[in-house]
Amino acid sequence: MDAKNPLKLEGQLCFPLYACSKEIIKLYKPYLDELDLTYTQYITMMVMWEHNTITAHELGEKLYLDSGTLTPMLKKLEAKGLIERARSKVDERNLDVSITEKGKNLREQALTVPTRLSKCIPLDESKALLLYKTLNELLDLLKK
Amino acid sequence: MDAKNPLKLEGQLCFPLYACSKEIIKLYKPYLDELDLTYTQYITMMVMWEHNTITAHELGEKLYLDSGTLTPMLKKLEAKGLIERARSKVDERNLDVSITEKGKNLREQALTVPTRLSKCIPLDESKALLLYKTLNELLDLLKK
DNA sequence: ATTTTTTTAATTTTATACAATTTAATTTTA
DNA sequence: TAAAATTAAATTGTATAAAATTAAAAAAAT
Repeated sequence: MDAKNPLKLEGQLCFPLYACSKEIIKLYKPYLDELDLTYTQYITMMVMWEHNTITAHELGEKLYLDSGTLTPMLKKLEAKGLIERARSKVDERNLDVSITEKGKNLREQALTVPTRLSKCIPLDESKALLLYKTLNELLDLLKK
Repeated sequence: MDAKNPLKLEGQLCFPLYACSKEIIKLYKPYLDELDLTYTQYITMMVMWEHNTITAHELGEKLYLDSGTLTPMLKKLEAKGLIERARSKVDERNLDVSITEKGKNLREQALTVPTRLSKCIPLDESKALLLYKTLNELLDLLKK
């Protein structure tokens, strides 16, 4: 990307990706503090609000996380009473993760987060949409 | 961004950003293993190759990292003999970080990393460039 | 049917990250 | 100048992350 100095920090795609990701996650903090959720717990709950029950394996595929991260984090969400963990009756290797009533109720409070957060991101609609599309495309291609 | 379900995982900008960042950092692993560097150590060395000497504070600003992350990581780079840490003579609150000869020599080996990595990113040149520009712009705006 | 292979969650180890606090040095202010 | 405020690195505590290993269950192969 930069012929003169290939090792320039700003010249590589990954660094702004890495830094933007971290900075935006920081922007979530005040809103997620209201819900007593970390960012990782929040994206997990987003999946739970959509699916109600899902295996830990499928959750990991959706969130791009493995059991080393998921196991302790799911235990924390269970300790808060937002989800329940139980071995699958069908296949005991699998862990079924289910949302509780308390977890479902939290969704109401979370509904305002995306809009409030998007107001903190200083990009006009068209650029944000293009960025969003390109990143999802890249993510899809990386999956293969 | 998604009027019907604002809490859909794929509907928020931050998630693909977060996931892409992690997945691309994973792609670096085999190349950085050759250098015995983690990704965080690699981006730190990129700054050192450009500056030779810099304060920990300035390093933190460039890398978007604070002392809680930098202090232990810089000690590891020092233990590998790639950098040296010393209190600034001018202002003893500051920590001067300097690259060693061994650190400078590592640059030769690192030179091939960016090209090899970019071949692992399945995006055509124009899209990658646009993505890169938008992210740097966003990062700049977030700084304020 | 038994052995082998595969799959999955959990565990272990190492390395980030960040918020909050502490400590020391410097600067500003009264 | 002496006290107060600011700055910077280090420390502490909590929470990811990922690689490698382990253990149990299920599927595949012979």
